[in-house]
Amino acid sequence: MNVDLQLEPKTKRAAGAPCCEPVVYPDVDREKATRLADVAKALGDPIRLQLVDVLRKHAGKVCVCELVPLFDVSQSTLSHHLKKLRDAGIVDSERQGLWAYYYVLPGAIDELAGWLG
Amino acid sequence: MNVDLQLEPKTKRAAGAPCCEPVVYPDVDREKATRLADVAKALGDPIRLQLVDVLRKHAGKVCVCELVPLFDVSQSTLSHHLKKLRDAGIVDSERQGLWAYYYVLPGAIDELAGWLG
DNA sequence: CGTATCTAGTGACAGATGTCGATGCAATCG
DNA sequence: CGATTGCATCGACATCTGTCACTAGATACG
Repeated sequence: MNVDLQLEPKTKRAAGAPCCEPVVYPDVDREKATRLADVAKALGDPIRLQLVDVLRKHAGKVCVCELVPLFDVSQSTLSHHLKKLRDAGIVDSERQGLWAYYYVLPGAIDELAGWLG
Repeated sequence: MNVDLQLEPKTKRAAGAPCCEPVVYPDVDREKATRLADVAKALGDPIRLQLVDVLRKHAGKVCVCELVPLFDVSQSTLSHHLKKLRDAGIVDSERQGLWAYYYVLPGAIDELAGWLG
């Protein structure tokens, strides 16, 4: 999708004034950008964002059976959202008998928070 | 897509152990979640995330003609990404003659950073 | 005035996403 | 064992998204 950023002097330019000083340097490379964007994308849905909010505020492990009634979507849809969050490394789950408990893995969120900071 | 969260006691439960303490309270309502998710979604693409990174680090207004050569996508694609960022309230632009200069509006990002904080 | 340049917008298209109902599967209960 | 419960997965479907080539507008140059 993309490459590492590098500054390349423009060749075409109107004869008159220069458009701007050509000093634009990035310091987030493609890999880090992809990682951060994946986390941001996972948070880019109101339901998933509220899920993470609930899990963070609870500061423990929350049963899926507690989460489902909080949202106006089907159980399968919620499970799909939880899987997205798992795939992004934002949460993880643990089964205990018949129930599944979800909790936040702070690492992924912290990196994004650090960049936004 | 969603509603305000409210705790609703579950009715079905296996006869045995309760699944968990029914105290899950959210404190991000639907509106705020939607707002935060929109910003996160806008950052959920590596190119857009790097664009914001460059604009933030530059701490000024950057010409589009400087941004285009930094990425391996066509000019129209980059313009599309910039529009997404504008629509999300993350950046704004200003024309000066033939050129367009983009800059970051810190508000939207700050709210997300605050929530992640 | 005619031409070149920069940026935004359009249309098209393949692939991803959010949603649901139905199904599968493991574990628990009776 | 058979029935039930909680969660994940599957298939389907409409919508959204990222990308490109092309075009349109505006501005500057000669």
